[in-house]
Amino acid sequence: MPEGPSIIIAKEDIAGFAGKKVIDASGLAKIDFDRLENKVITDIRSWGKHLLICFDDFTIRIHFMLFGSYLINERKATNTNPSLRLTFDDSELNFHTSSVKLLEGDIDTHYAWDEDIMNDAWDAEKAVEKLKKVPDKLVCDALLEQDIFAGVGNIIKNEVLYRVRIHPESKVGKLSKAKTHELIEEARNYSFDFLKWKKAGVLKKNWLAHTKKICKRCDLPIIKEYTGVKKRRSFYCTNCQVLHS
DNA sequence: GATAATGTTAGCAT
DNA sequence: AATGCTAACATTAT
Repeated sequence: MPEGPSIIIAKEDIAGFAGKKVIDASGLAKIDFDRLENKVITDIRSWGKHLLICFDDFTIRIHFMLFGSYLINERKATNTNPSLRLTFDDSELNFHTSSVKLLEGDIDTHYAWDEDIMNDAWDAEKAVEKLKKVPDKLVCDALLEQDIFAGVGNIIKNEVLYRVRIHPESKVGKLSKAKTHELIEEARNYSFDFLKWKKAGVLKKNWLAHTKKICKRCDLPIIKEYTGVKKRRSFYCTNCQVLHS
């Protein structure tokens, strides 16, 4: 579930619930469920990896973490309790293994939409400026910063770095201006390929680096290593990807 | 059946 | 006080 493009799919899947009134709300999440009852959903939105169910004066923020899932008019066969269940007069929404929070007031005060890699308002220049402030940060960590690239996750990270031929342990400040722009451009571009391929059920088939053993470009082994302060899996080719240090 | 994985944060230690 | 690291959480495919 977790990366930005998957959240777009979730948003589209539940878009039809806008306008519906919550009859009952329950679940394992530690929120005030009473608050939701008899409230009408005004909008379904997203920011990065956050799925947002908006009401007049507050918003439910759902984060799927690593294992989250949602079911529409369906319940888990395992009979496990959802983090959140929203009941409507003719339908039901179940969110499992999710972090659920209520955000008070106008949702625009909580999010800068131009930080979301999937949003029409995405502002590449803003990302450039933020990267300038962290020259010593490794590229593999920078791409995962939700403050800079909201929605980018580990798969996107690996595929983007492979595509633009940058070694994950390169320092942000060592990239040329052109290379920095290329990186940012591709972060967004691949995210939309991810969306397209996930919808078509061919996401994994199109991976070039992530979980791969052999580089498709040069036939040499793909290195698997936990990199950066975030210590997330990186898959890269030392022959094709340049270390800027 | 053990292991690792698309992620984040609370809480503890320094 | 601010910063940094680890443990914790929870599910599923391999």
